Amino acid sequence: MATDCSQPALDSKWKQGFRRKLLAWFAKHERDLPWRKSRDPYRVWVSEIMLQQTQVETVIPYFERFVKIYPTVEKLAAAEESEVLRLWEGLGYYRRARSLHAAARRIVTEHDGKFPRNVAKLKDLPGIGRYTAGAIASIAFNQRVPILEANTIRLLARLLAYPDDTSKSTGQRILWATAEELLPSTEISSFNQALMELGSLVCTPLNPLCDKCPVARHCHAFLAGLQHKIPASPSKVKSTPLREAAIVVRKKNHVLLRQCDQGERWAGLWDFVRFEISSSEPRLLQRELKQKTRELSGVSIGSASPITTIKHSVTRYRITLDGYQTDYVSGTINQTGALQRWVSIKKLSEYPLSSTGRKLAKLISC
DNA sequence: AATACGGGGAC
DNA sequence: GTCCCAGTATT
Repeated sequence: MATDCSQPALDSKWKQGFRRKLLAWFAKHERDLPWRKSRDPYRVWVSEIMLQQTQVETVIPYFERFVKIYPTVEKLAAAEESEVLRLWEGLGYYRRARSLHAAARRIVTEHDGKFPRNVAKLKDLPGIGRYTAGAIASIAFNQRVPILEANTIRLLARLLAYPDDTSKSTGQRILWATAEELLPSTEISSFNQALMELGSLVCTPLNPLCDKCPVARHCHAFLAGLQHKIPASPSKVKSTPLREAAIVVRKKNHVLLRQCDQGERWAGLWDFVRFEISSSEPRLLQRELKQKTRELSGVSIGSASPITTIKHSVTRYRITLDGYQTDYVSGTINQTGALQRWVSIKKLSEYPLSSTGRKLAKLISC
C-alpha cells in the first residue's frame, strides 16, 4: 500500500518539484552535526534517542561524550546502567537512557550486535517508537519509510494548510500519510533529514522565513498567507504549583542518598531525601521535615537549616524546592522500598543525580 | 484519548 | 513568564 486512501493524492508533478527543490536546498544548507559524520546505525540511533524532545544544541555535547565512551553497541551493552545514567545526567527524560541501555543488550544478544533493518523489528526495541524506527531505517539504511516529528509536523501542516490540531489522531493520520506520499524513490536518507532541517531552520514556529523557503510556492499556508496561523496551537494543560523539600542528611562526611524507584520521577537516579510539603509556619514545618524524613528513610534528624531554594518545572508541575541541611541523629536506613546508601561527599560525582540533586550536591561540597 | 516524563533554550 | 524541543510508554 503506497498511500493512505483517506488522504487525497497530491499531484505527481507537484511532488516531484517539491522533492527536487527540497533536496537542492539541503545540499546547500545541511548543518555539520556530529551524528552526520557517518551513517553508522548505532550513532544514528543514539542521536535520535537523545534528540527526542530535546533541542539539537543541547544534545551535541552529550552525544560527543557518549559515543566517545561507548563507540559501539557492544561497549554500551557492557556498561552498567548507572554509568549510562551518569552520562545522561542533565539531559532529562531518563527513561530514554535506561531503554537505550536495555535495547543495546538486546541487540547484542538477540541480533548478534547488528541493527535490525526493518521498521517492525526496530519498533520492537524499548524506546523506539514510530518516529525513531522510521528515522533509523531511513537515515542509516536508506529505507523508504516516512518520519514525522516536531519539525515535519509543522512543515507538513503548513504545506497542506492543515487547519486543525496536529496532535490529534486525525491530524497525525493525515500528516503521516503525507510524509509517506512525499517520499522519493531514492535518496530517502537525505530527503527525510532535509524535511527536518528545513522545518528547523526555515519553517520555524514563530516568524517562519518564507522568503528563504525553497518550497514556498508549494506551500498552501504561505500561498494563503496563513503561515502564522498554522499549525493551530494545541490546547495546553495548565501547570500546578507544588512545594517540595530536599533534605541533605549528614553523617560525618557522608550524606544520605536514595535511588528513585521505577514508576516515580527520576527512576534509576539518586537523590537526597525529597518529598512534598504542606506546612508554612516554621515550627510546623520543622516537625513535618523530621516526620517525613523518618517515614521515607528511617532515620531521625536534628533541626534542618535552609541551604537554597530552587524553582524548576517537571512536566506540568511548577516546583518550588527548598533544600535543607541537617545532621543525622539516630536510626537505620529502611531496608524495604527504594535503595538507600550513605555516600561520602567525595563520591557524589560518581552517582547520577537529578538536576536539583546535583545543584544541592555542589552547594554542600564547598 | 490523555497523561507522565526533564531540562534548558529562545523570546 | 510562555512556548517549544528530531517522542515513547502507559493508562
